[in-house]
Amino acid sequence: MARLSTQQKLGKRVREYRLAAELSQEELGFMTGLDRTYISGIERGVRNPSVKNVEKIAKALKIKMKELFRD
Amino acid sequence: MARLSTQQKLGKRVREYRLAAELSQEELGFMTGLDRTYISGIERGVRNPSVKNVEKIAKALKIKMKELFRD
DNA sequence: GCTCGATTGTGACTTATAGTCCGTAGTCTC
DNA sequence: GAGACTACGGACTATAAGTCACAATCGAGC
Repeated sequence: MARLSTQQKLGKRVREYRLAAELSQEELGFMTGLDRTYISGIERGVRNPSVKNVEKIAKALKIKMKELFRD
Repeated sequence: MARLSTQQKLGKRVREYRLAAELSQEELGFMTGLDRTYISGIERGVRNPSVKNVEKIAKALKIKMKELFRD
């Protein structure tokens, strides 16, 4: 299958860390101040979030930004 | 002085790598398809770029995304 | 000192898209 | 079949993307 885009890889990472933290999309949405459907879009790789919003997610998941961008 | 924001740290990293590659903002702008003044805004930390645009910059600078987000 | 060329900073602005808010439908598990 | 969760769509608002004109800065050379 085709190589994953950066957005798709980011989405996978977010989902991995969110599930590891045992959070629902709605809970993560509440913690970050972002909409639940938006979190869903990021995880599916169809959204192109800004750095600030990626940062909010990283903070909520208690990880560093770079963790969300590793290969 | 106050702690740097994530945007400001990102800007510093971009500038560091750009200068290391001996590129002007205009040259980097051309390579990424982004406007010179937009690159300037990112480096100064006043822009909040999307993941896609950060990716363009990383590619032009021949580095990984996570390099731009390390501490 | 001054000029010039190259580079970068900055405010203002329009257009594109990020992000929200409402809903419906589908998949689980109990 | 009720409850929790998620995918997805449409319509709307907030903000990033992208461009421009001009000011400012910095060296090199005169």
